[in-house]
Amino acid sequence: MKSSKSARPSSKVTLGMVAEASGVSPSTVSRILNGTAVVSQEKKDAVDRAIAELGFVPNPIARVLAGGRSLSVGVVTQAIDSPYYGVALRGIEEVLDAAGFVPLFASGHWNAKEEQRCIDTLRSRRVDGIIVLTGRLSDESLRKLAKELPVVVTGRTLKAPSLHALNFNDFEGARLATHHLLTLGHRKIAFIAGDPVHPDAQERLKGYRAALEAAGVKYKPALVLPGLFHEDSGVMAAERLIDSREPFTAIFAANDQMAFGASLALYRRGLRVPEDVSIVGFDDLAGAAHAIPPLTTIHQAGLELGRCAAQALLELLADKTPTTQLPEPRLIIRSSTRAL
Amino acid sequence: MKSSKSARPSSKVTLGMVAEASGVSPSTVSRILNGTAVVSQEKKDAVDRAIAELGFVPNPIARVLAGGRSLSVGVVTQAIDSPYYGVALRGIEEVLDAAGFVPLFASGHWNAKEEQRCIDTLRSRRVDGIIVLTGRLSDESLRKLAKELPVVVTGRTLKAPSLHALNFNDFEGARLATHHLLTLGHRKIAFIAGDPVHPDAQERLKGYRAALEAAGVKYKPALVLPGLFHEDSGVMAAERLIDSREPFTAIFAANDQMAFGASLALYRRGLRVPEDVSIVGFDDLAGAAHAIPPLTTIHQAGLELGRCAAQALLELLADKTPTTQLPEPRLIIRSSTRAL
DNA sequence: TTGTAGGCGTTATCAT
DNA sequence: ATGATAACGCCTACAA
Repeated sequence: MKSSKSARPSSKVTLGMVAEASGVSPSTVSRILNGTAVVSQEKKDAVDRAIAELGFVPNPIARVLAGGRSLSVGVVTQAIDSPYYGVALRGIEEVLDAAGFVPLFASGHWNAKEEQRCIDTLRSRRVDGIIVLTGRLSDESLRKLAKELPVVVTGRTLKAPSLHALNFNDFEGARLATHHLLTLGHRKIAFIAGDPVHPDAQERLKGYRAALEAAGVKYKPALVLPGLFHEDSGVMAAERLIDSREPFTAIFAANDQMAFGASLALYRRGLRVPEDVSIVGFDDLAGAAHAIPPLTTIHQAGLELGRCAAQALLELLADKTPTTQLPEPRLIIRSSTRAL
Repeated sequence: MKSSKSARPSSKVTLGMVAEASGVSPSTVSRILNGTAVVSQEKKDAVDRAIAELGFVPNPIARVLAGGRSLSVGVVTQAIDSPYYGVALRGIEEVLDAAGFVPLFASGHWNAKEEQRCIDTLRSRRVDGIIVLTGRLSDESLRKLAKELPVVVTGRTLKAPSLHALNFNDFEGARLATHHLLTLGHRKIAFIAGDPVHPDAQERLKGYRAALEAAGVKYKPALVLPGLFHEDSGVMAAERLIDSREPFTAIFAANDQMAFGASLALYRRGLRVPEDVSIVGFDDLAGAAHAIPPLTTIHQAGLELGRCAAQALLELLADKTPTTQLPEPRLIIRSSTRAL
């Protein structure tokens, strides 16, 4: 019958106390904790026992100050409540947690200055590595950052030591979406573009054009509307399209949010989806499956993105070369598209 | 012409170096930094200059270890990608940031054990205070926690020293929603309830019943369907309702997500909103305004919630007694409801 | 293999 | 008002 007071992870049991309780030196305890050096099994057992008995929990703060790892990684996202990146954060949190790491989130709000500030804060907090979800930072700054600590970026293609870039195949996704519409017999396919400062937006436009071209359908500038990736820009784009009297039977929006907006505009103008016009989005947000009608879209796996990013960073941290790649885009056919 | 190398927030300029450069002791620099004691203007100027010149940035890690504040606060949310709490996080981040604090987010996934783990982690990271967004932790644990450091909880009514509880008036919100429907002439109003383990869910049910009663409309158990706060449970509830052949002309869902789900089910069964049935939700999620049709709902100000919580914690941290209260629920009339 | 000593960058406690 | 000096809890040479 053990009478161990058992581990109350509370109070301030220090490494030193563990050392004393187990009759070894603090360094030995530290070594055991970090696997820094070989220690005799005998002492190791004694220490492990003491740790359990006392309910010792290492103080991460002290650990960092002393030059060890913080077991935390910084995550620069753009908005903590982003419908797309939000699930990526969840993925990051998930794999980091499983590895004993803690994420520190900071929002850059699509502003290079703010992003830099986030990074500075994160570094002052001594994170072991940083994940940057897209954003507006220059590749240059990222490269420089990677000289200081491991970095994983998404939404870019760039190579550098200690830097892993995860890039989704936007071009192919857009091609797929457009091709789907083409297959259904649509020829007058409008495209609601994303903010052109995003490389993603440009790629998606290219994919749209490529699909058109491959099908021998002439590209019509009048059918591509500017958008800003949010719902309102989607409704405005659709309204403008309708008002232009340029004939169209389908809309491909560069992201789901704009697709939602466009659907709403159509609804208000008395046009039915998919009876009158087909719509396909891009991202496969959580809401897409429950939209009315459920939205056909390109699945972009935010969750996967987060998991991969975290995985890659963990590998970098372990001095391995990440091999992780994002899954290829998939078309999810729901109810917003139909044959002409 | 100043030739100051100017502040590169980089490298390791220490407080000690600032002290030396300005000819004062480290303690004095620390005092100036923290406003811990009065310092002569003369020295203050010298130190400020040195700080600017050297680009000194205090090391938060060392600061904490030495017993100072970490200028960070822990936030236990339930899912980092929650559509509702997500915007609350944004609000928290916003006001914390303005005050020079950094939020540390952790997700409890509606699981008391996990929440407790989050709290332990957060505490080991030496946060100055903790915000708990609803969750399943016992009031008891929260009270105990508040003895250790300032705590702000949402979704509860409980009083304790160094603990501030922010509670939304769910009852009134539900009453408002139901009353709206009643006003439009509806009498057969179905209610899709939330998970009964949430006090919020219970309050909303009460509000629904109270409104009915006040209008002299008999409460019919057959019109209240169980739900779990997510979209799928909304579609299932609506399907069950339709299949039950119990007549109804309106649905009040205990949250927007279930309202979306119910709308979808209605759509699939060929019932139109609001022509055939009116729907009102609860929360006013970001997507509600762009749903089809735009959803009439109760605005629950996630953003406000976050801001208030952070504000309250800041006050607690400053040894003040928070007075912050959440705004009263507001009915947002959009296009999913219409007169019978 | 193990222990000792010094230091990480700050703040707090005493003095002065 | 200001300055030494001792922690804070851990890690990492260096020594044994």
